Amino acid sequence: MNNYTRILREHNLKATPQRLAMANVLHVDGHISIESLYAVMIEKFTSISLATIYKNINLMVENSFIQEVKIPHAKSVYELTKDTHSHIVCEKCGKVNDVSLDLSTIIDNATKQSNFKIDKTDLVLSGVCKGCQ
Amino acid sequence: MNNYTRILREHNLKATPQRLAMANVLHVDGHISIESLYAVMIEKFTSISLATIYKNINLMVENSFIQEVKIPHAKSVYELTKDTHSHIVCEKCGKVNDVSLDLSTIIDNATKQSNFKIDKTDLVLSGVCKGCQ
DNA sequence: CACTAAAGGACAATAATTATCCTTTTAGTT
DNA sequence: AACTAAAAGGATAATTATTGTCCTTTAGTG
Repeated sequence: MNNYTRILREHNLKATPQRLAMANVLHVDGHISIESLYAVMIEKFTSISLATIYKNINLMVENSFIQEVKIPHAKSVYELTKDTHSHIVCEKCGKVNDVSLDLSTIIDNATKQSNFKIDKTDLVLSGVCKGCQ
Repeated sequence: MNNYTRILREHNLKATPQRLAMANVLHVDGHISIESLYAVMIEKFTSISLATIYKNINLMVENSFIQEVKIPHAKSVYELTKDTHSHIVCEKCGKVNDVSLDLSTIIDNATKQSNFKIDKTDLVLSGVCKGCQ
């Protein structure tokens, strides 16, 4: 049993060929939009339905196998769930990368300011990547 | 000429009654979704078209009079453009608040890590507000 | 291998957003 | 204040995005 079969099952998701392929695409691509994912998937599964993509994306998000990343002025992308991290997106080419940043002091600060009990951060930095400068 | 008339024109937007009302709603409410905005607007302009709301929102975003804030697991909200700031959203009641946080060291850190030229940050903290705890 | 719940595919239905077209209004300019 | 061009508003059609339905197939378990 390959790796993603096990991980899918740990998230209460049956390991269908379509889902395994989705997991692999997400693994290789890192961050992908619905439409791009569909474009890639239809290569392997010529008769896959867009509804299947949506249904799986939604189930996978509900079961925390993947996460949605909302990008300013662009469509959302999805990624395999990993340790907490932030994102940086290139305004020219659109590429999304992970960055590992310590936000603990920011959270402390925000807690004092707001009196919220904070349990999650979503940080997206925007700029121009090395290649596009 | 009232305040928002002037500010709208500074953003190359004609100051129509509908737009002035939108500006006031945004001012009073702080952060509002398209559907909520439409619900409020239709009280004052019983025959306003939803298309007008969309057209104005888009124009106002393009001309930097307002900004979109993407909220995890919820619809986007819009706010009048202000100095750079972050947001904190209550997972229970959905209320969105501004927080003023210094992200400069975070940006330095991310710059080193990514080699991006960073020019914008979008940070949304999630948690439970005082009232909902 | 047999059984049951779940998943896939085709496609209809909804929801969200944008485009079109024609009338009215704004913001200058006489 | 009237005149005009460009823009905006409203109605509604069209498009795009997403979800639901129904029936067939498959995964996973015993």
